[in-house]
Amino acid sequence: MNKAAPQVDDLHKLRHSLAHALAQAVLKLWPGTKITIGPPIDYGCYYDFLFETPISDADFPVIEKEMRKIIHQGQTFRSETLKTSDAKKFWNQRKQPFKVELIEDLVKNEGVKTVTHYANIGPKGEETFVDLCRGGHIENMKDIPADAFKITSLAGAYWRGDEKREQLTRVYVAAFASKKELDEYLQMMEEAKRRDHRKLGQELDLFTFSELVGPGLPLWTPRGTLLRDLLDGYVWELRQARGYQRVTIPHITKKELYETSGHWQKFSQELFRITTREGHQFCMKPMNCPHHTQIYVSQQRSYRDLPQRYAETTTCYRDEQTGELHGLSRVRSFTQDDAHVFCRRSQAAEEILKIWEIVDTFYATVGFGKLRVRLSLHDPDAMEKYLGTPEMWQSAETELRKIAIDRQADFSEAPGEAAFYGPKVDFIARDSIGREWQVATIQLDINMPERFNLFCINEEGAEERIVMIHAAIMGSLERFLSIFIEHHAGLFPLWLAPVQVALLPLADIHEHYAHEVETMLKNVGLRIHYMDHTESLGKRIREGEKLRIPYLLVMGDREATDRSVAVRNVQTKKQVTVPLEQFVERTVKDVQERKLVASIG
RNA sequence: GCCGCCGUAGCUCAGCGGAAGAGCAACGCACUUGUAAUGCGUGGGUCGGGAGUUCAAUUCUCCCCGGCGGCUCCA
Repeated sequence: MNKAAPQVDDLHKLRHSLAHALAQAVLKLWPGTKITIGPPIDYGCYYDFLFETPISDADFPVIEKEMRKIIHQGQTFRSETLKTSDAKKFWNQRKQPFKVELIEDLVKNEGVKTVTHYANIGPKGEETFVDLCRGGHIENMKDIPADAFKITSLAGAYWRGDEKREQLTRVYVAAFASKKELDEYLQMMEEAKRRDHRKLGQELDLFTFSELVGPGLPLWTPRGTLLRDLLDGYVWELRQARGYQRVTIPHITKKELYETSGHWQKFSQELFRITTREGHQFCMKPMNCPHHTQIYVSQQRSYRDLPQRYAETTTCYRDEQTGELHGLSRVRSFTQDDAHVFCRRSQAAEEILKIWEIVDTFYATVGFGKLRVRLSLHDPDAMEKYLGTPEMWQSAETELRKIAIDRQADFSEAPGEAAFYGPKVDFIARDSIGREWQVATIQLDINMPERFNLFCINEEGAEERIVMIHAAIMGSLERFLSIFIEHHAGLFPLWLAPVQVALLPLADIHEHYAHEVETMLKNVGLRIHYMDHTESLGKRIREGEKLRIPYLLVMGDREATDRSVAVRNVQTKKQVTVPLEQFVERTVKDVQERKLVASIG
């Protein structure tokens, strides 16, 4: 008698119900625990507790066992509506202050008179657990597949997300409609772990961290730097074709620059400060736009000189809290492929479209599918977070929306996601295991030009206020590379691979031919790793695979005789023997054309 | 920054009050190899740093540094 698997919309109910089971189990095991809230999430649910004494991973099996008991008992839900005063009394008696606070807030913010509670009913009709809850449960705990959930982790979480309030312990549970889906999810997590850029960065010798240098300060090895330079070179190629010019700025500035821009007031916490020996306040640059404005204002600009398009790949520094740091995704020194276009308002749309083109071309070439587009707008209810007037925002946002519509982009709008100086077009990439990452951004800035008094002299000889467009293609190279490394699991497209071809002569009598091949490949600009014959072929193949070298060329008697190479393609795992000339020709072509997959084998 | 966990050889990890270990890597020797680990040998560690408890600390306690999972934050 197969029970029908829960429907997709039921999954939410299932997870929510499971959170009740979790809380009930925890209270049974540790009766003094204070309970708070437990919502469903993308892959399961969590519940936040304040424990009397800390629990650990070792307690997971005990809790899970208790939860299964609740499921097997087939506990049901019964709702009760209580007057808020009675509800408060109830929770006060049970010494559950967080619940009391939740009710008080409901009264204050929503003016409710009554609140709904759900009780779990055990096999003998007894109440096993009561929670303040809006509802949305399954009928019977039995409907939860007892083998399709797993407590995955513990984490700290602030009560109501407020860092000044109590720190609670969050228990995460992965939960699905079937064991198969749970297993798939756990497998996906394993896969994410396998391709973790921090692990691959070390294995592929791309970057490192040093305790002496400090947290969040990545050091790039020769191979990693090569990868960065190749990607950045490509972005520059796309920009150069569209009239950009490179500029260079110092990495520190007087604080007055950021007082003018507004960054000092808004982000002073995150600035690395420097006091000169004469007592002047400087800081490391956390972004580049204010510096670039000073290049613009260094001359009086005629409308004929516009747009001025400045590009610079340069490192910025932000004093992030240590707990926020994560591999390359969140660092204290990061390199932006930054660009600022200074143009007339009437030129903005065309410039934005050109950048959009660069973004599309770049991401398609480096192996991402179509990007999702998000219009990040201001939050009209929180104007204090932004510079400028509501009218300025309205007009800039209307402009961006029009561009997106004209371009027939499939976009969504996100109020409250704007930068403090203007709305943005954000691009979101989906990686090969389904995760989404915000990558490129185009921002229409109507505020910095006001603050820095940026203008051009127009046809009438009058000063005309200009606008500024901020654009980053990779954004932060560090963050981009973390996504890129994980997306490709270290198997980079041939043109980006730090080492493109490994040479494996079978025995010493093949060295002569192998060196000849080496010289030939080097002469056409390919990056080579020579693996001499002293190790076994099997071992060298293994090494080459681990380093994700796209082509492994084996050369023995057969190849030396007919001047060919035995090619092992690391992406496809296939082997073919091709004439040397043909290998060189096709490989050079693949690199020039920035092919995603090496075409031989 | 906060909560929880962790830090032992270049890497992955065992040991956890009583003379620091394994596998891989490195180095040496032999092997001359046909598509993911040839064999033998050698070197390598103030057990993250400091203080305390103890006859004795890699092991227990505290402080600091660093990492991991979250929270908060993210121009």
